[in-house]
Amino acid sequence: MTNQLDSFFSALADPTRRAVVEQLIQGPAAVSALHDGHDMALPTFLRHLKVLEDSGLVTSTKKGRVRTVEMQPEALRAGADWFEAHKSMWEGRMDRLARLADHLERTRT
Amino acid sequence: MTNQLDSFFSALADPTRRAVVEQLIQGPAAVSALHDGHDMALPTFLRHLKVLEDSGLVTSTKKGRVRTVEMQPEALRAGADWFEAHKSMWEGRMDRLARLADHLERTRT
DNA sequence: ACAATACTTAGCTATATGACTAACCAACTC
DNA sequence: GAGTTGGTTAGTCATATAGCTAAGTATTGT
Repeated sequence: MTNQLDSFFSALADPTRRAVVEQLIQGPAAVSALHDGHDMALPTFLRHLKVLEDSGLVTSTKKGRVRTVEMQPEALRAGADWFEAHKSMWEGRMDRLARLADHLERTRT
Repeated sequence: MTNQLDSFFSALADPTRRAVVEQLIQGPAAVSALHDGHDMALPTFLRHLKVLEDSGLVTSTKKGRVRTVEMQPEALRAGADWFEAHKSMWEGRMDRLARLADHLERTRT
């Protein structure tokens, strides 16, 4: 029952982590580059990165002493798909209601 | 900085709450009807509903002793929009990279 | 009026989350 | 090889979250 969507949504439920995702859309970046501009201690920031990585939204590799973090765009797709699925369910229902209203209107005599 | 998206995403970061959203897409329902099939104490379940309501995803009204809960579809839209915005940023970047690659290819002589 | 129904409130517990400091290791740079 | 840079580990703390039981309130049904 506990879906992978859990970790996905909770990864995005934090402004710092959403900001990181937005930065990474511009392209991969080193940990310290990502950290710049976020007013928090590095270890704290690193835990945010770990949450993102555990959720599958990003991956990272270390070369020398520099760790580079990269977006995993397919992961974003998974979330977008969830919304699409539910939005369309909703819209389907709206259509049915509209048809019903229309029917009632026409048979109102 | 702390966006309304925080409460929105964290509301969806729980399987029970996503299930409730999915049920509610079929139409409004009473608290006890929603509770059926969720193996947890009612007070616990009520707190999930409160989280959903605080996030703006659902609204509820009480008539007599029955509280009826209803989806707020515009809220789902807000989330879908976030994904769309970021997906398209990503795709924009891919396009630019593709054009760059193309350019490099053509000027390779 | 009494009982049953449909929540609601209060209070507890355990675990998770987000923040910090301090100390550490590994790899460049001079 | 000594210092600096880039990241990591360990440990603490405060608050939030998700669950429970027990008891309460307010309608509705008989």
